Amino acid sequence: MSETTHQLFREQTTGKKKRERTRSALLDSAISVFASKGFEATRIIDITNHAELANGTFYNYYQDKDELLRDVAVGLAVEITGRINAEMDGLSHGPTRVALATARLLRIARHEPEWLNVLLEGIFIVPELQSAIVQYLRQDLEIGIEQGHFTVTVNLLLINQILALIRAALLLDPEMSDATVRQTCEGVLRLLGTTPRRATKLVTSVFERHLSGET
Amino acid sequence: MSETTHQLFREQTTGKKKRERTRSALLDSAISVFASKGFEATRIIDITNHAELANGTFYNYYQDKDELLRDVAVGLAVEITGRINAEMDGLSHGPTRVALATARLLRIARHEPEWLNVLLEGIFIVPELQSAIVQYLRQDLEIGIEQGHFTVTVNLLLINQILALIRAALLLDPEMSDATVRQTCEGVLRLLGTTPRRATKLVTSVFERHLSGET
DNA sequence: CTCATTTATGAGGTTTTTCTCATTTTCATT
DNA sequence: AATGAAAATGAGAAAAACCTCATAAATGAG
Repeated sequence: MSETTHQLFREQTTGKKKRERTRSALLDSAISVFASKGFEATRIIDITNHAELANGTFYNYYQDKDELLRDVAVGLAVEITGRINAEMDGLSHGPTRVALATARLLRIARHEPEWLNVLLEGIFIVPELQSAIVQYLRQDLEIGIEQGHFTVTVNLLLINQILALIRAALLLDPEMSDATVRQTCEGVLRLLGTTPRRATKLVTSVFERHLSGET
Repeated sequence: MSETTHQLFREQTTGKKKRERTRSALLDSAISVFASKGFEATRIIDITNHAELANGTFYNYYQDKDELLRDVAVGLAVEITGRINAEMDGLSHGPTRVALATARLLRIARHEPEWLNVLLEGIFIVPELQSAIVQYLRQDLEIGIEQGHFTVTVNLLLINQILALIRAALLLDPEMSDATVRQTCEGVLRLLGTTPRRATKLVTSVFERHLSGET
């Protein structure tokens, strides 16, 4: 095993039966390896090595890489949307919700650089995940539209454009500097029809009110 | 070989020596196969089969897939930028240039769905190509900024955001309907700081003036 | 048309990755 | 501690992909 980061799944299963603990080890290792080599280039043995298991052990749990990716991506989606939701409680202003959700997502990527990477790969390979994310995003967009703040019709292309901006940020600056986070949030708002001036103001206020006490 | 589309490289080498013709066959086949299976998943034999050549023939021309991708992507970049440039002659209004270039690019993708796909994969694997595209885009952005039409600072993230919107369009609607092209052009302009209203007007006028007589 | 040169071929050797399963080890219950 | 069940192991068979090279075919200059 190399340097240990997250342990997302391990944490959820300490104390549980061995079967669950080993499965978690595979899931956590898969995140690391998928993120560093990419899903396609990953070999089963890369994952089992990372988890300090024999290659044969993999087949006690999954048929193939795809099955594992599904589990990983769904787990990440649950964790990440859970965290973001927790922060958005009570916010009713559409644009603020969108800006905050975007910023929070990217901030999570700063601390757990591997997660977003793998989640985004998963979105395009695991169909069920795609539709879950779409629904999730759509909600906040509708709120902003009802309030007259967004000039846009919600369709699949729009959702993908937003995801594409997030992906671009991750690709170009995996460290996820504040500058990158801000530019991405503003980009998303602009795409939705917010004027540049308002977008800048909004993002600044979101940073001050909701994201000041963080690394 | 499956159904024949483009023949971009073949066309450029009919009459030339056999070596060039075979190389072109490999390049054209590579486009088809890369586009349909993705670069990573493509096997050498997929390409030689498509070109109706023996697998050994590949190694008379290239060391590996990467070398082939470089040739393919550079060739596509030359062809595509050449076509777009030809249409932009004399246009001095920055936003119009950006909108037209975007629309033209996507229209090319409509007729040759494989090209943009492979070009975009190439951009992230062939470094020389990346910098070429960046320079190319940067020019038009600077024009628009000097004219006071864009509210934006040109950096690498911005360039990648624009590319990301184009990729999103290709991913979601490879047929590249007019609706998709328009929404993408408007998205790019919004990202650059054009107001939604102006973006819509601009794109409409570009469609009328420059893109009316096409399929 | 001839023939030296260039190019194409594909069988098979090599390497890489997958996947199985008989055996060993660990677990957790009594 | 004993014991049966559950899990892990890793050697090696099987499959997939790569790449070489001796031979065959095609080319095109004269």
